[in-house]
Amino acid sequence: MIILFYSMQNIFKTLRSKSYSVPCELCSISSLCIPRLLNNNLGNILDRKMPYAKDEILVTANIPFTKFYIIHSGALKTFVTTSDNYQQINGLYLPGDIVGLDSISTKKYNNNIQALSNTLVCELYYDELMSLIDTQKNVRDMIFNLLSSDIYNYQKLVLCYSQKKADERLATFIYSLYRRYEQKGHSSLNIKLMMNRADIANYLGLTIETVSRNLTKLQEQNILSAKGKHIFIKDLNALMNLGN
Amino acid sequence: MIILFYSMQNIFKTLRSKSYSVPCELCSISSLCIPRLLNNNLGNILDRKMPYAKDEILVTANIPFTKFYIIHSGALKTFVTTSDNYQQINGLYLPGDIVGLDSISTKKYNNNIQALSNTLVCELYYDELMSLIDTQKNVRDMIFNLLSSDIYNYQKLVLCYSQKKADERLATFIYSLYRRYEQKGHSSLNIKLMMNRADIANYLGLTIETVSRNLTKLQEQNILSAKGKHIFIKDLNALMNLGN
DNA sequence: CGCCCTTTTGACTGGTGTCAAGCTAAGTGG
DNA sequence: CCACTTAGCTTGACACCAGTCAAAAGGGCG
Repeated sequence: MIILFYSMQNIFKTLRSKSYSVPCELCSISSLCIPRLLNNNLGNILDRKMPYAKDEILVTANIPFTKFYIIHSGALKTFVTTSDNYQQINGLYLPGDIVGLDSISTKKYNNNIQALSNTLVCELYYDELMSLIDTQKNVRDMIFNLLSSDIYNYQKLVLCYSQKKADERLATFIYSLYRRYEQKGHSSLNIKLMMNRADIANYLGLTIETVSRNLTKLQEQNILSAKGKHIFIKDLNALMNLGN
Repeated sequence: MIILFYSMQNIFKTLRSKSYSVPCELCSISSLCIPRLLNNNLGNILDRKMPYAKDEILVTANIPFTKFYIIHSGALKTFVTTSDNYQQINGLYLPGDIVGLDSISTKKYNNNIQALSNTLVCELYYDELMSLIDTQKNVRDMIFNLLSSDIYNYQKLVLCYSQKKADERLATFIYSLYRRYEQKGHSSLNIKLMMNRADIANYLGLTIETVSRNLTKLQEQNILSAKGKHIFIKDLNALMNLGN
């Protein structure tokens, strides 16, 4: 609790200096923002733009499921912890993404949710959202699409893992980041990684060393250049083809 | 389980030669059957129990999405084909399972769907199901649960792939088959694999040889015995622990 | 019984993990 | 402003697991 309080203070301080009260009209995810799509219908359903500090835990696994988290800015990761206290990441989320869809069936959070950086999230209560579905057909369709496309994305992720080698996984990962930013209207060959090498390696089922070695390899092949968390894609086609 | 399967095969044989009118009361998946749950509401929405022969293609990828496939008996696999004509399986489905949830968002079938054995499926049209959702709250909740649990299952599959070694993947796979049959009311340590080694290997991201070697290894460890497509689990706890 | 397809087993190679050391960059305190 | 500290990242040497190629064994079906 003390720790939580401390980090809350931190984020308020950080955000204040950068004036965090961004109006939704200026929100980076603009037309893709689920809260905005719901805006006309929701009233008090949505607690908008809750701030979380880097590394802050939003949710610990197995607590009762009450609401989704929709990222306004920053990034989240979801992970499970195995019996031997090993942490396994199974999801990385960017602005515009919704977290918690898997919890509808289990009625509890299946994963821990943690902030990768200082992050603003909109919190959307499940029960109240459901009550909207009966009256608003567009809301219903939107939720179905979100669920279905999540399944589709996981199918693609499974393919990535089950067959691809380390360099192909890394290429797939970086290209998918590019595409996700592009879909949100940020089409740039410069990509800022929100997570460190350890998180990337963990997510891709590799080791830190292998990620590092293959990043070097991609640079030698003139496909991209990497400086810390900054990636510049030099050859988008080559990157795409490598990832298949 | 073997006995049950045998009788199912027998029934199927007789049905193929004569008619397919198996009463739902004899259906193996009984209370978990989605069509039955919808029975009171659906009328002509459901084409019940369409027969498909082993290896028959139900759906080729990219055709427009119209309906879900719910397995009555037998088994299906879904797969994509890469540019170099390589076939990658991304789903294996058993009686009671529903196939096609990922297509809601894309409005087309993302995968090919093929019968692993002679299979009876109930076909459920999406559009007409949707019209039920507005009036039937239990139907709505059921579909949400199906979608959500599919996401949850894929999350677990991703974990399996991203970190586990060959023997652990195989253990996870066999244990998950056991659990899936158990959830459908067939709690038996005897498991009949519907697919060949090549399909298992493909699905697990391994080679046939590695699957075979590790099956031998599991037998040497007295965890199970395997004869062709018949698996007998000798030590369920050991199997579960190995898969984590 | 014999053919063919599937599965198993063996020998070898290569990619990735492991362990260890060195490097870089950012933050801290003097 | 600079030396120090520390965490994160990179590079190297080696071992091991899984892929590849090859051959033998098993199983189903005419």
